[in-house]
Amino acid sequence: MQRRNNAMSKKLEQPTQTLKTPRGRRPNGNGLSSTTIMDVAREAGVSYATVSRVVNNKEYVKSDTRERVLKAITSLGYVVNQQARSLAGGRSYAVGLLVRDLGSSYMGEIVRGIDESLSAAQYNLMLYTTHRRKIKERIYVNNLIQGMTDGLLLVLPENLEAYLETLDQTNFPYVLIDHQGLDERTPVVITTNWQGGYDATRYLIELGHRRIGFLTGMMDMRSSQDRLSGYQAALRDHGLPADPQLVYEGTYYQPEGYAGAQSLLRLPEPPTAIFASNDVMAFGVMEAVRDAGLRIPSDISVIGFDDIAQASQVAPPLTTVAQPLEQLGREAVRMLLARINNPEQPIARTILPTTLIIRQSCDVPRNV
Amino acid sequence: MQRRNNAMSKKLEQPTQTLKTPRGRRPNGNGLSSTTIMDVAREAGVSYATVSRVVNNKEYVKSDTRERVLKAITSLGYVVNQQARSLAGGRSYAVGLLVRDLGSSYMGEIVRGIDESLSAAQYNLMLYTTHRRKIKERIYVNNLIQGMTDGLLLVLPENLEAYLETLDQTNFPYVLIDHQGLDERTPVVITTNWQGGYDATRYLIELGHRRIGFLTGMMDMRSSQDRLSGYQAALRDHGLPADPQLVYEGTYYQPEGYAGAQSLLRLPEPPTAIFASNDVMAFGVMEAVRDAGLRIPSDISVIGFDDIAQASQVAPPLTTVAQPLEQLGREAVRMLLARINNPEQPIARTILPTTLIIRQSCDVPRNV
DNA sequence: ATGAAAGCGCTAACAA
DNA sequence: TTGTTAGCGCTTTCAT
Repeated sequence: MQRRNNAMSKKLEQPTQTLKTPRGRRPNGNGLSSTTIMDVAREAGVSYATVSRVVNNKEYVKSDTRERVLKAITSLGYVVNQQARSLAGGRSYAVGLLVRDLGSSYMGEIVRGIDESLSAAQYNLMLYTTHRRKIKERIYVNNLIQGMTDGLLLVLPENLEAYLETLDQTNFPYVLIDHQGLDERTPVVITTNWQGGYDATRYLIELGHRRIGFLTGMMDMRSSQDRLSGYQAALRDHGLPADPQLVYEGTYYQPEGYAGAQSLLRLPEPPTAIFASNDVMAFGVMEAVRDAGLRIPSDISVIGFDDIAQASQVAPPLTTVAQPLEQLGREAVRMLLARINNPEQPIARTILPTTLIIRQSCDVPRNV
Repeated sequence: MQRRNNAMSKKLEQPTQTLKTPRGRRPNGNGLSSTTIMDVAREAGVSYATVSRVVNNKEYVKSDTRERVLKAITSLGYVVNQQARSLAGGRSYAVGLLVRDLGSSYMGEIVRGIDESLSAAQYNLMLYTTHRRKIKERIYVNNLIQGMTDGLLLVLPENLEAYLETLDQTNFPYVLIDHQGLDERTPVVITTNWQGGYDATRYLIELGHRRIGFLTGMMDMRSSQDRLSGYQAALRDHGLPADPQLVYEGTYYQPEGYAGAQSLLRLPEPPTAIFASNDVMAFGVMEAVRDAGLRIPSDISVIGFDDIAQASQVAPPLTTVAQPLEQLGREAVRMLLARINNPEQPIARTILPTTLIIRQSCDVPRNV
């Protein structure tokens, strides 16, 4: 090791009072000149490395030293400076969350799961909303992995191809939520969409329905395709024909539920039940049915998908396939933190079960 | 000026190859060893202070130097490290956003306004959701002002008393959204709730209604009180009695719209119109009215407040008082950034106008 | 107009 | 088990 300048000289040269504005640091903008690890060290009578050890729960600290440091921390109201910590090579204790939009209960519930788990782990959340502008996804992702966050959560990403490779190459931790990923090696948390579609359809068939209308979601989403396949499989398994006229292509928004139902009801041989690929469209269906002068469930049965909070509040309460949305968020965080804490962690795919929730919007068909 | 150690010696002593793991820094976790200001400086043949000047758009940089640096930045794909910047006394370029929940269109629209403005200003957003647990508000606020963010946005805070003083004392920039604040010196962005309540009521009166039911929001919120006052003032101004039986106390959730309407319709002398303090309750009202076998608007007129996206999508489309929610968010960001950029900025209160949106849920009363 | 250097608060390697 | 120190990448002052 070569000889370096003696750092001690710095301290010795220090005038008692700082006469000039110190270089670099501007005088903190807001008043609050926060307590640092140094203040704590002084208070506890230890070196500041020891304080760091205590703060980071490292081993090799005598328990009474730890005690003393902890006390100093409390009495001084010390809070670590995340930026410094992160700059020094530690964690940033923040994860990025990339979503399309926030106005729906669907997103609300997922985000609730995410931020509850995250705050339990003392992590911060950086939010990025793309508003469906695909370019933004890539820009955000590039910023995010630039040291700002320790990991990334992507809900229903639309432009994966543009950055998944970068993410994988740099081994940056991430988890997709409600998206199948590009292949089996992508870490994802998804639900049993096919089974949900199957279960709802079978339920209607078992009630006696023979003509069941189906409203799809956006068909470029794998989940939408799976729900449709589940519906078709249930029909097939019960020997019912798959009449393409009964399938209406929607995009998960309420007005399409209304329009879809209208279109199905105008069919020469209309369905006796309508299965909408999400609750929001089911609400549109309910309106259209009522506006057509029909009653739910006596004239027409309606079933949804998601089980958002509103589903139990409409009249009649909506029978639907519950997705464990909040759990989806919690599970994603669990997986992400596992990868952050251990980059060697093998990649997992978590599949959570959907559940048929029977309420009052379905009944046996009229003429049975 | 006292003589300091010659920093140049550092460089001269540097062995050609680093033989040991450098202290402090762990080898970056993920592969990506990002380009720094130093790399750019070397590439452009300037000192790294100059690069900093260029990046921060400071004056005193010859334009061809600037040119050269910019080119180096592009060719190297350099992105500033926010943590380092913030640690060195600059901005963190992040603002904190504290909300109750995210599942509603109300919040969705406000947040959209916020994050569009923020991303236009190259700011990041740290999200904190309280889920209505008041203790969390204070904890979050304390963390947030600890250097993590440059400012704070609070939507409908519930526990202001616990930290507003801290915020003011440290002169930390913040803006309240849709909340009146503790006094006139609190920076807020609000809407004309009283006027909105007045306008909607006057509209119904002018249609010929004499008995108008009113569903309040949570009465501990000033906005709810104002809407109610506006309603009462309109009645008074038009010589109508303020029958307390016609006022039902709700809490802004849909089931209370349903229950409230049921209760009003059961009155010996039921109203011919119902004014709900938000759209979500108005949807509940619409259901209850229909379930009572009445038609909208021929039997009963219904009017809401907020003008969330769904309001135009239900049948019949809901007449309502529009709040410029997205603009609320944009305006709050504008005010916040102004204060961040100039702490001397006088405190402003912004009041945005509500607008009556006439759709098809109101008509003249039956017996007129 | 540019460069030199201090130091923001912290983590982790190394020494003791 | 604890202390010492380098250095993370940057902003800003001072000197030139």
